[in-house]
Amino acid sequence: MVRMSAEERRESVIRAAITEFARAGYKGTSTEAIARRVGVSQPYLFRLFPTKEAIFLAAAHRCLEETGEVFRKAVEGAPPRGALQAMAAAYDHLIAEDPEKLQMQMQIYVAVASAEAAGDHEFGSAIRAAWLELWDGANLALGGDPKETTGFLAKGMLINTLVSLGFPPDHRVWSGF
Amino acid sequence: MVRMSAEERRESVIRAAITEFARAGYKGTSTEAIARRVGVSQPYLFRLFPTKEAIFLAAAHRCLEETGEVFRKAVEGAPPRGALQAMAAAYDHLIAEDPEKLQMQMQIYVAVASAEAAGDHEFGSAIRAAWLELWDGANLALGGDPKETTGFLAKGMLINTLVSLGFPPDHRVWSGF
DNA sequence: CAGCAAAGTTAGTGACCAGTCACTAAGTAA
DNA sequence: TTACTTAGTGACTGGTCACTAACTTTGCTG
Repeated sequence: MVRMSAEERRESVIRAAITEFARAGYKGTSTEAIARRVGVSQPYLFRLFPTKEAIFLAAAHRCLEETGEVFRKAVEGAPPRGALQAMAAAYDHLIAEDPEKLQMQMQIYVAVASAEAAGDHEFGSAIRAAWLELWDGANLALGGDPKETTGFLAKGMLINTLVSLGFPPDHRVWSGF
Repeated sequence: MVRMSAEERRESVIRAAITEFARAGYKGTSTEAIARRVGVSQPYLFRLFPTKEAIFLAAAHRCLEETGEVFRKAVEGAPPRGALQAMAAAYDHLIAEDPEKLQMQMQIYVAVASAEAAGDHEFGSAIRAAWLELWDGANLALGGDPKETTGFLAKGMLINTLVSLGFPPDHRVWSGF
């Protein structure tokens, strides 16, 4: 048995939670499954986080944060006026390299809708704020043209959809990219 | 108590299921909730459909079918070369008029991913086939240019996302459309 | 109106699941 | 060594849920 500090454990819980929630969604993931992946007992999760929802929120926040980081890194190493291409290439890279991140995004979006429908507006607010940072980041990198930002993010969302649906890379639905 | 033919009841179950599944997703929706909305006892659902999954599949299929119908109707009443604008306007119309349909779509996409991850490939196949019909329909209406089709569907998927996230209509994330 | 099929119900079951509780073990500072 | 903190566990609980079985009601038809 490996002992870690609570902070380190929380970190591994977030990683495990992203994997599990991306696969099966909020309702479809048991805290047992997350605990098994982390390698601790299920009750111990509730020492590290107050509720299952708090685990999901932490995982969601991390996922959006890391996606923003992907864009930022891409723009950093790109020629001037090459931001669009660089970000698009970086997102494309995720399809094969980190589809988990794309599927977690989808799970976040539907989780917000469900929470909102259930009368919980706190969760939605938090996620909207995180997503807005993504939007603003992209918008800034694209010279502040909302039309371009919309077009770019739209393609990203279609990519998320096609990945979720499981269309293979050589399928004709990918031919328009 | 209103008695209906099994076929009529199945129809009302599908309508109710779309509403409930759109709100809370596959795992988050109880058959109890669907039955309550239909106005029958919960066990009776299992006379009309073999499993909960079968109800979801029927609802999903109907949702995609109806979305295709929205596009078809829009193109029908549009001037030549005006297909793109007409379909875009028709989809825009759904944001305010039938957001349920957009949210159900999102639920379908993540449900496919979950089923696939759980080893069930039948469900994914069925949905991919239905979605492909949508893609082909749009592609045909847009003159067979995959780039244009991708651009159009991409914006649709971004709309789905923004609706799920609950951004109000006057928010700047909508400014690029 | 008898009888029958189809529409519908009530009662129940086994499985699962988020969260609690009382406890043990391993470190640490004096 | 003693007093204290922190990491972690096993056993349990109240509740939910998909699905089954056995029964009742209702409209139709010869």
